[in-house]
Amino acid sequence: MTNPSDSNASREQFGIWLGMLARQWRAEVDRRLSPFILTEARWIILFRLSTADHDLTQKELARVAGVQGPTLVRTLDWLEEKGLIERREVPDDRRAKTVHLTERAEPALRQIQAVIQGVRAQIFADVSDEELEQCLAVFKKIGRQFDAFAGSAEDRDMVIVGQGKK
Amino acid sequence: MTNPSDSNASREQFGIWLGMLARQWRAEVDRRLSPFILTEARWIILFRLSTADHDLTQKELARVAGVQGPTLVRTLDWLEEKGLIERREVPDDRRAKTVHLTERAEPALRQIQAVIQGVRAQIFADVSDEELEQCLAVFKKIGRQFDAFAGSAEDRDMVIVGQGKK
DNA sequence: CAGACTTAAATAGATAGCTATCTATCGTCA
DNA sequence: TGACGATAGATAGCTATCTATTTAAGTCTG
Repeated sequence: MTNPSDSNASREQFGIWLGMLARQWRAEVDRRLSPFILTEARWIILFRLSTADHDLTQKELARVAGVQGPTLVRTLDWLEEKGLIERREVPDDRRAKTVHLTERAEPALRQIQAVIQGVRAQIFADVSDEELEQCLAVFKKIGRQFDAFAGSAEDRDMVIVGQGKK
Repeated sequence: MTNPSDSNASREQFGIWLGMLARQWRAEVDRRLSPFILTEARWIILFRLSTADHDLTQKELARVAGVQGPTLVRTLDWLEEKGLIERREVPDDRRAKTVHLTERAEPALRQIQAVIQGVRAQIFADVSDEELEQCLAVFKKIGRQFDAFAGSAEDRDMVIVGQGKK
């Protein structure tokens, strides 16, 4: 009931809200994309490709899309099968492949943009630009902390390995 | 480059950020919970049970946890198998079951609270209480919109069914 | 009160994410 | 230059989620 306990409540709820909203968001987008055979996960990849300022390797694409390599591989397999993207070998490095939108993907992307726009219009109905900016600023701060974890995770592992080794 | 386009960019990014953060959050919690065999999804159920003000049926629990029925069923199956919860039949309605924490669950819950607290402390390091409150306020506005969707989805279906029917 | 909706939980099958591991290639340095 | 560690992508298998459907029980109505 006191103020400090309220702020604790906010902290307690935050992660749970994050998960709930993300799931509801995905569900709504998926529902509206269903006529296009696409899902949110697949659309995000196309979107990232369409807004990239240079050819992306799978590794780079995974990073900007915020997923792990194996997750991307499966999504790309599907998109490639449907003829929406293609993988090209990189001459300098035969391990790597760059990913490219096909011509077929372009019109689909435009249609889909409009659908997603529709979701956003309804979802953000009560939210001002300013509130959204503030929220996004918090997201970015939190994102940086997670990145810091990722960076230090290796160190932590090393320590454990160091201790564990005979 | 102009301000309006910046705000569009915020709107474009929001959903993607939401998904990324939710996944990173879950991954970090799961990593720290791994010594306890629990995962975030399972912990959330225990947490909701521990903070409920009355006995919850599966349907009610699914609602407050923000997941669909079938998702909850599988989580409950696991938790029940591990002896952390039990399902009890409701005398008045033989279709329904209420869900209860067992004694075994209580100490585990306390330990886990501390772990989750640790995640929060690091993740929110750069975020003030006020920022967090604002963010949560936006979450709730957005959540209401999704609820409105869910409510109107039935109507929408009815309309479609109505049109489709001979 | 009998049949027709409705509702609670369970089941089936799909998608998307993860970690761990494998294979092929690249780079480095003894 | 040849062996070893690092890197890019692919594969396998697990968890969590969803929608659609099934089963059983409750409710309503002619």
